[in-house]
Amino acid sequence: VSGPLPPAAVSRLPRYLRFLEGVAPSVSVVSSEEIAEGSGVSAVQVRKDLSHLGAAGTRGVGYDATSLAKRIGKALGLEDRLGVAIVGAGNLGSALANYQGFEARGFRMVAVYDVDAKRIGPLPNGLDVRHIDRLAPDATGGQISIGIIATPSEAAQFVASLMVEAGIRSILNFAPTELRVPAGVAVRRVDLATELQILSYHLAAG
Amino acid sequence: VSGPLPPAAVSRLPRYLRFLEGVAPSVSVVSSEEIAEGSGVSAVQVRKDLSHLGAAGTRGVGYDATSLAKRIGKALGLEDRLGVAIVGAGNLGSALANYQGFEARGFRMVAVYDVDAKRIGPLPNGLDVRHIDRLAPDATGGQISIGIIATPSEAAQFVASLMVEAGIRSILNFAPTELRVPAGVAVRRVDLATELQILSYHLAAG
DNA sequence: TAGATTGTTAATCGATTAACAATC
DNA sequence: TAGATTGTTAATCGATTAACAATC
Repeated sequence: VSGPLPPAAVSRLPRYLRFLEGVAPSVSVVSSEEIAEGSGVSAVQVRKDLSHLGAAGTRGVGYDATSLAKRIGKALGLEDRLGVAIVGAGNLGSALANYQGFEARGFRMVAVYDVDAKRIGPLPNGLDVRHIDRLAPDATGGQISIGIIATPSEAAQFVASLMVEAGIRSILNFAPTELRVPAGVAVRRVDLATELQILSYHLAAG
Repeated sequence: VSGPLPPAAVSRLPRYLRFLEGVAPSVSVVSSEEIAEGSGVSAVQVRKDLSHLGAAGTRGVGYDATSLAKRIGKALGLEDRLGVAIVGAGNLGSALANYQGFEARGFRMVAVYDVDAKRIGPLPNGLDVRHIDRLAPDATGGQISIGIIATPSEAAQFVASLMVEAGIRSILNFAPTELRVPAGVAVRRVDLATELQILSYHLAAG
């Protein structure tokens, strides 16, 4: 009974998953109320979202934490440890490369890519910085599923096109730029200054 | 006629603003169609969002880029160059401290704060890393409007409470943690691994 | 059986889109 | 006046919440 999930549900599933991974295996059964509490969402919302995965709980009891986590992971396609490449080895790119959370939450970091020869070589954590020319060969056979753009704005569109060319179909863009990509390529954008501007509004408007 | 803006409109205004700042002053008048094109939103959506600011365009002509940018900036409360503090001088915190975009888009970086004495001192770009104990004194008189949490997850709640204590009422949280804050404090969260997991779903579901 | 909690169906709410009137 | 484009009102759509039936 699991058709396509509503976008809003998809964006909340990772939060539930994170909560579940935090409690299991010390706790075996959790209620929607507890999941809600732990992820800042209402309990009804949690149940509604989880119901899209097909019945996953036991009435009168709750959800088995471990099997629910597996189920969410499966729905999100996290079983395969998708390969992730970062383009741009500047401050942000390096910080992302050092971030433990990607590996911890189901991804496989492939390498960082840059145009600048001076930046090429291994990072302190062992991850390689390689020349951008190696992106396409490294991506063959679907070895890179997700590309992260951490370059200056001016380079973002060029890098995006390179990624698409290399067969990458999901892009996370940290440059504050509208990317043009063909249909079928998913782009998400994290715009840091925009986040501050939204907070600014809340201060101004009360 | 400008009551409170719908949240969805608030989150799009920064994108319009960025586009406008990119074209003005070389272009003086833009249509909703052009703004839409430049910010990846439909033209009707643009007009609807802008109408919340009160009539800002000229029928048959379009919007004056400069005055519209001012108007959006005013609505978002960007006129005052709000002070921003980063807590956590690790990889991510340092990358954020070096990021040009915050100053470029209307904010004033105050300093970075950390518990670790070894990290204290000026960064390459001139911004200070100070001991966390200095956060509260530095924040007096509203000198710090927005706090950015770039610490490990374990420290996030502690830092958030410290910020609230210091009178900071807007928090941008990069730690994948649910923060407990009193009513009246706005929290936005940027969860990097969650972004990848959402992209993963798109790959899995097609 | 009684208590607890899920999962579904219906109601409400808000956001997006469509249609069109206003006006430069 | 005719063409262009805004801004508003109404219609549609989707997401959230409420109510409740199902069932452990």
